[in-house]
Amino acid sequence: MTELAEVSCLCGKSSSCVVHNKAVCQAASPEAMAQLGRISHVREFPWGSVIQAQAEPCTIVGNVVDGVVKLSSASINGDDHIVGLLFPSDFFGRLFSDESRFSYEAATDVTLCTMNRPAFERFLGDHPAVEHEMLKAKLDELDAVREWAAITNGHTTMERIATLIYVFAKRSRNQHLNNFDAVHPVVHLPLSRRDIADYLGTTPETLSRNIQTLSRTKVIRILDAKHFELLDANELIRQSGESRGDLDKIVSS
Amino acid sequence: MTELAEVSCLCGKSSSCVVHNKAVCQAASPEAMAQLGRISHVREFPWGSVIQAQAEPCTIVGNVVDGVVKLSSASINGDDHIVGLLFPSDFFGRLFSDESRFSYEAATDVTLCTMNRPAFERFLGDHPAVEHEMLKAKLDELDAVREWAAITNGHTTMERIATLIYVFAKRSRNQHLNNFDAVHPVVHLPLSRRDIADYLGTTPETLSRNIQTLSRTKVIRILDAKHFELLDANELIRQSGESRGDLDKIVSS
DNA sequence: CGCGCCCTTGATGTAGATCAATAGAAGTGG
DNA sequence: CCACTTCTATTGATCTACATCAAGGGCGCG
Repeated sequence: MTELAEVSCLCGKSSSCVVHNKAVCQAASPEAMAQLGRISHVREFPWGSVIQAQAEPCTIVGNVVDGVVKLSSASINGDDHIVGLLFPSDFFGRLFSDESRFSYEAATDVTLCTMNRPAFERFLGDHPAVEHEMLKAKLDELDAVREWAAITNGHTTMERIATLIYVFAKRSRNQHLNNFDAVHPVVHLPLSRRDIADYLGTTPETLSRNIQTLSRTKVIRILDAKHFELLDANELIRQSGESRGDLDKIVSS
Repeated sequence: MTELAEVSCLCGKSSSCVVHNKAVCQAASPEAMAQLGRISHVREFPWGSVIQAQAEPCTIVGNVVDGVVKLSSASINGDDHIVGLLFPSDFFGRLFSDESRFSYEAATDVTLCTMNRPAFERFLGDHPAVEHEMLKAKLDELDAVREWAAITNGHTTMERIATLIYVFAKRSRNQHLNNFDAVHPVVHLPLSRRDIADYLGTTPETLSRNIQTLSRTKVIRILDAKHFELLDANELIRQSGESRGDLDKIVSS
């Protein structure tokens, strides 16, 4: 499943720490990292498994090492919607709350670095500098979520799809699976059409039609359902209805 | 403009502190409150004025004392969308960032308790307990924003409108303008139709039609464009497509 | 080989946007 | 205080993007 030779986590367990938790690693001293090492465990979750159910007591937090975790909310009438996607290096779990308002599910096979929530909360209490970084990370996340909300609200389906493909393209680059700046970078969509459609507030059918349109207009070339070659990045950006700068802000959530 | 005899703010300037900032007041010691008092100022902003422009250096933070502040994002093609509303006791401003990704505008005449951002950041650095409360508040806010995103995404316009009216009804109660539990509480919508429509991702026309439908079906009675009598709260909740519990979570953002 | 699961493509229906007009409300100046 | 402009809210008529319903088609897996 994983393209990484070694998994790693915010605890610094792996000597070649490919995945850092941005929030935590910046501020943690060597001793602090060692302490984290003692309370954290790397765990694998197969596709579709529930990491944390909605409205259940939440006991674990941590960060994504590999794969994609979807954050979703089920309303009373049964229809649930994806409200967020977590990629490697993203923090997951709900700190300082006994129950999670959302469910965390493995959208692909995932590798997580998990920690006992109360233990990590105690750790934060002992290390205000780390808690400070956590606050900054959450403020950035808040901006990114609002930015995304603005996109899903006011834009057409095509604009949303173009935006998401751009985000995936950049994410792929971050994971060094290919070079975004290459002539024709390959974009990998790790999720099912249903999940993507759900995240975008549309249907698999409309999503499919729009992807085919992008293919017909030579913006992308479809390799298979989950891999596209990005032929015309500028046109993709134009289709998204956002400036490149704004798009990049969403990625660096 | 204000129904409150005395304005007050997180600094505790007013002896009868009606409005507290939930995040800050909980954890601040008396000395800390005094220190806040020294760096904060109550300021009034007329309707429509820009408190903090998008992409401008952000210098002030604080909390809303009276009125409603809208948080909006303008995209490249000119259409801007409201991504959040701030009510009395809500914190505004972007901490730990030199520029704001959103603009803060007075949606009504507003009274704010403002502070110099760097000064408040220094204050937080000196008082980890307060910063801890700020983190918890932001985590709650993150959940609320995601919850709202799920609503605007997957639900019909009527469901969104019913949800928002419910939120305003509860907010009104919080401000003691009326009693939500009264037989027929009066709901006050302080915003223009355009702003509400924008926040809900719809148009003033459809908003108006749906409000008239709610009136025809005796869920509300329209007093004037900005004041409704809530005749059937249960039906309103049913129309929202959410459980009452979920709705209440949105309000206590 | 055949069953089941996604993805795609087609045909049809509809919620809500858009266009257009009117009616109030609120402010402005004489 | 009354014309006059201006802005917002409502109502009506039409149009369209997208959901929904309904088949196929490709691919993996037992």
